Amino acid sequence: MSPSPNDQALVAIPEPTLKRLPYYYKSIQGQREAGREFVSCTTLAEALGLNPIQVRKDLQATGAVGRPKVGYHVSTTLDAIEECMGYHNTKDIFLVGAGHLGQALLAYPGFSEFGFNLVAAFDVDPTKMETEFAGKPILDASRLSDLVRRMHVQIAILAVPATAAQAVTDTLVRAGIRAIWNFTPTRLAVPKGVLVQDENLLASLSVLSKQLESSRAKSHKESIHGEPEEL
Amino acid sequence: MSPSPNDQALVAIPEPTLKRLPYYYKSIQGQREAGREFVSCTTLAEALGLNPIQVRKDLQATGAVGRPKVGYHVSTTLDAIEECMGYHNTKDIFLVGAGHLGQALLAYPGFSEFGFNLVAAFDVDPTKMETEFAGKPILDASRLSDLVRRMHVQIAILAVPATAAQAVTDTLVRAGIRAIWNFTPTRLAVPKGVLVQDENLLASLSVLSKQLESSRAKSHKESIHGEPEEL
DNA sequence: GTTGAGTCGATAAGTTTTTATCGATATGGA
DNA sequence: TCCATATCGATAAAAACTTATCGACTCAAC
Repeated sequence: MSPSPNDQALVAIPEPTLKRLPYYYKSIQGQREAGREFVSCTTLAEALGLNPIQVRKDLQATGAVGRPKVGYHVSTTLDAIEECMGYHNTKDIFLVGAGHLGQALLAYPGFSEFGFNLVAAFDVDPTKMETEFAGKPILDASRLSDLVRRMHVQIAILAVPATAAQAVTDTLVRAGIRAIWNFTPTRLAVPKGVLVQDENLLASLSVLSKQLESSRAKSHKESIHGEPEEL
Repeated sequence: MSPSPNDQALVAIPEPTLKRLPYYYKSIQGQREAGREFVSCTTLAEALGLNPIQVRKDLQATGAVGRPKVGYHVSTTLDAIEECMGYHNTKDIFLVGAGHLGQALLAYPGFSEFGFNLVAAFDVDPTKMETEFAGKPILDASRLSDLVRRMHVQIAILAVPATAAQAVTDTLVRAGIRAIWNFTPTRLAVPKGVLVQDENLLASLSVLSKQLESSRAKSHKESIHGEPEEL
């Protein structure tokens, strides 16, 4: 099949790039507020501690175009990122599990900036039900399925105990959810077509700690062998 | 430099592998509790929705050895992962920023399982200072630097507002911190030798939402062009 | 003008990570 | 005992991602 001209949006952007785009967005916003009209890869890379070439490739993926010797037009590029990431069209989200983590997410003010609307939370705890937190209603989990269906909510945040993770997932999937942001340490089984983004906090911390250990061992070894550390 | 025989621990394990190890650990633990003595890559992969070959490679990286036709010995393999990830030796951690997210982390009970000890939190809010949350003390942020130094704490969790992120980081670095688990949407500038693990929640959510959009566009296109979806 | 330096865009090389292939080994049943 | 099968380990191929190279373009200074 030969790709048609407007296939750009369908050419999948690499996930590492997608993860960096919000950083570019924020940084360029800062430049705009500072009154700058253009920004170069070099500048961006410097500010974010990244490789300039990588920045250029990432921006290319959004469709943004730059001018030699000048850089990227701030507003145009912001638009390109917004368009690419879909910050414009609002997406409703349900939160399942209103424990400590869930409440932290409920209180988080930044969702709207990226086009998200955290509509409501669901929990099985009777003392929490039909209350509000940070202006968002906490509803009875038994209503979850029905409301997902009726409101056509596509994205859910899973912040329940690990033991309930798969069961809740099954409910969500049956109700027609399309994407799950998974804060439990469980790997969820979902049918093809349902997306899962894992946010395993303990795993991340473990990685950090392991890398710390390795770097220590390495520098120790280097000092023994008399090899200088890189600059 | 020719690698010496016991360099295995120094051969860096790929980060993607490190991120998967906690899942293997948890899954194998489950197998142990179910009374099984051996577990195969195939089984593990099935349970976690991964590629069996990948599982085998990952386990190899930990030093675990399996037996053909039998699989990996559950207890031995768990030990290998524990040893590899350093779950045994306890690591003290400071939390900086006791807002909603910080409190959620304070209340999180799972740290100790992986060898972490969240010692204390720090905040600038006078109403929070010298109080406790989930049994952990919340201290005056002005004492942070001194305590990092005196207690030789190497890992810090950064859960402060974005505006304060770099300043707090600088303080931590000067006090001798070695690794930062960064929950702010800021990319931190740190000197070489200091590790940063970014946990940009909005970025993750954005990625999920973008992928959702793409997959929708793709399946729509497929249906137009009459191409069958894969099974 | 002309020159020089900074930057983009495209292509290519390099690295890392994932997936595949294949022989070797252990188990259980004929 | 011998064979079929499941699984490991090692090596190789493929894919994804990052980094490098180079020509072209634009602005600014001379």
